[in-house]
Amino acid sequence: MHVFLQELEALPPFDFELTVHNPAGWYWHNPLEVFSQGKVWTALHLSSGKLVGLRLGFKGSVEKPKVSMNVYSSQKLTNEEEKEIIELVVFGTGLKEDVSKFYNAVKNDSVLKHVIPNLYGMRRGTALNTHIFNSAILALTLQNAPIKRTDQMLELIVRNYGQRFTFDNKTTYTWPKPEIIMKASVGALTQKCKVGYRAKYLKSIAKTIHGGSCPTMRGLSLMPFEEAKAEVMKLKGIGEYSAEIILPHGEAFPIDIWSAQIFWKLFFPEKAAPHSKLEAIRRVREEAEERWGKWRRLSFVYVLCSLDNLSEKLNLQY
DNA sequence: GCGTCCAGGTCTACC
DNA sequence: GGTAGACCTGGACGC
Repeated sequence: MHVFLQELEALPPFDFELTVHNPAGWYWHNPLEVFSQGKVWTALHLSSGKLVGLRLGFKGSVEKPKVSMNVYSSQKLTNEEEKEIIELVVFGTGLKEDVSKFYNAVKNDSVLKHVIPNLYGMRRGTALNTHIFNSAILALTLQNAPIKRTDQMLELIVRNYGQRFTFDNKTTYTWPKPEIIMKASVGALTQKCKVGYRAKYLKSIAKTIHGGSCPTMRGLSLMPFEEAKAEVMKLKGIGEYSAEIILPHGEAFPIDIWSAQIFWKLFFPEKAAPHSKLEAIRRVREEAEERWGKWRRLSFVYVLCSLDNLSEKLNLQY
């Protein structure tokens, strides 16, 4: 096993554990990654197809943060592959995001002032994506399902179609490659992963991405938000909510019926929610855009990682 | 037990 | 262009 070591500096403030293992319990890169004693182990395929395992840990402090990275692979990595891994990890952990600008922009916000102190230094944390397939799988499994169902589908997809990899005495899995899902039958996906009608969307998106007709995550991140959203919504099974789950842009605000209820109570505590759930989503979207502008994705993550805290401070029932 | 309902959306047929 | 209705699955609920 070849091991490549790298130390990465982060822009302070940076809290590693909150970023890769946040209070809401969301995974960082992959639902079957391992988190233990302040370190995270996960696996992925590089754009060359090579399989690598990652172990990330933290050094220093929130104000002088450094991330230590060990990369494990059965074949020696090229300089280009090492560079790709560093870029993915820097992007996926938000090491170079200046979160102090966010804190300054929202310092007087009536909601966020209650949540930032407990999450100081947390980044959004995103999957290590070259293509958008991993995020598209997440978006599809979030649709029309309570969280337990989503967890069930995600775990079955990764366990059945991802690649198992043991390194550094830990066993984990990669996300499935698009070509693996593309070649699986609808029947097999439905039976093994219990994804129901989502199977045909998974296959369709896998085929589009494998065929190269969908922009990469980097390509999308360079587009204006609305343009990138329209591009992703061309995929079968991807509507506005799912597109905003997938996109890396700060303006994304992936609100659904459940989270709209939470944000309605935070934004309009004195007003009854409209009868129409879609109308509530529309009003919450407008309010978030006006309040938080380009910081609404980070605000969204901070709020949903603080529901217990907000419930106490704002007498929020959810 | 067993049947019914419905949920962290999206597509499609129909008007 | 607007909008019901259908769609997998499994947990919650009533009986």
